[in-house]
Amino acid sequence: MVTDPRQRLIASATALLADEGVEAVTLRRIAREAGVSHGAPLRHFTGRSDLLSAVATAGFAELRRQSEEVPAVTPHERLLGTCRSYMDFALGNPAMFELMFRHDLIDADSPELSGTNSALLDHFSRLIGDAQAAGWRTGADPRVLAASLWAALHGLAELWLRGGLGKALRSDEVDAALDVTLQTYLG
Amino acid sequence: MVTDPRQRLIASATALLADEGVEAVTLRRIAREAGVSHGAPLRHFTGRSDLLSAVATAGFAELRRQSEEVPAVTPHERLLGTCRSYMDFALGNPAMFELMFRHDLIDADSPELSGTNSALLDHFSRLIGDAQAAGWRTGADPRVLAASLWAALHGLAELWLRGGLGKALRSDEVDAALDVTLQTYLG
DNA sequence: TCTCGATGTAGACACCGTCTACTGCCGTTT
DNA sequence: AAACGGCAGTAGACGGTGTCTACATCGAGA
Repeated sequence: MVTDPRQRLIASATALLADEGVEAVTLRRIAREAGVSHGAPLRHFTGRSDLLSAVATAGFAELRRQSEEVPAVTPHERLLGTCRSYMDFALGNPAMFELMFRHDLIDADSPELSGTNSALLDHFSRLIGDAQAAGWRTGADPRVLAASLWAALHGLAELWLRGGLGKALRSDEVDAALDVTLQTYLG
Repeated sequence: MVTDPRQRLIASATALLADEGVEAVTLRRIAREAGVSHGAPLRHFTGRSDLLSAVATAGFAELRRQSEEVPAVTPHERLLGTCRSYMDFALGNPAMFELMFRHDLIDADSPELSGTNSALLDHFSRLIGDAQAAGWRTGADPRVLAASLWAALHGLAELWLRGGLGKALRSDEVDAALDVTLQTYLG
């Protein structure tokens, strides 16, 4: 049982997020869910975006964790596995994924969150650098290539989860689209 | 001078959107901007999402218009130009672009909007089909390939406009990332 | 025992979207 | 000319929201 009130509020918010989506995660709903009065959360967070930032930070940590337990032998395999794990995370935690990139809801410049996106980019850059050292796509700037590849994955997730491809493409066609993307980048 | 009240409200909303972003486009602000009472918009739209859907519809029409005036000779050139025009639109109209894919704000299933995303995908599919007929990347399902390519562009725009790459990448590195994406897909 | 900080409460305020009752006004019909 | 009906707009209310402030409680350290 969690006793730290800050942690308790984050847990309530996370549960609410997964159950009912981003819209439902209001300060007052979180408070109600946690069994406290509507003003209590402001004793522990400076505002809504501060609380949601804490939730999103946990999301980024989990994304990172999942991407690091990908089994792989070659650098190329590790890069491919990380790409797939990124999509798996997005499709498996749609509300959390949405929150993590809704900079109108979180405070992306906060000390806890300011580094996460750069860290993600750096993570991809390192994997790409390793794959390049093994002979793949040498010559390209790994940082720029990482941004391009990450964006391709991110766009597919975003377009699938949000309106974009929802009605226009069947579910298995989206899997196929991911395969095409990975094939295009990773040969 | 526009007299149709519906058109007047859409114009006010569009101006507000460009000036102050998605957050500012509330029914009451739109009404104030248009010089009417706070309840007036509901005489012409069933709700906020209905009005914003009309704004987004105009956005999709403008995106389509801009993509069609791309000068090109070969199918390959036309495809490349359309990709660049998509990014130009996103970076040139960030608030509108955001609104167009915020399905929590618009009613993506409305009669006016339900077809736009499919139409966009079809547009890309057709361009890709033409390029394939000219020998490029034959064999791949044009529909799936279109989704993959569109998503790559979309993700780059989204990641750049929203939090993602904002602090992690310089502006010219984003241009470079677009070049890498186009290079990767279009050779 | 007293004090003080951490925690929580309750009410207020200004927004928001939406609903409803009411008011003009203008063209058409009778 | 008079009556009508629908279109456009108004004004107030309701419940919801984030945030602020004044107040209460309670436990650990001086």
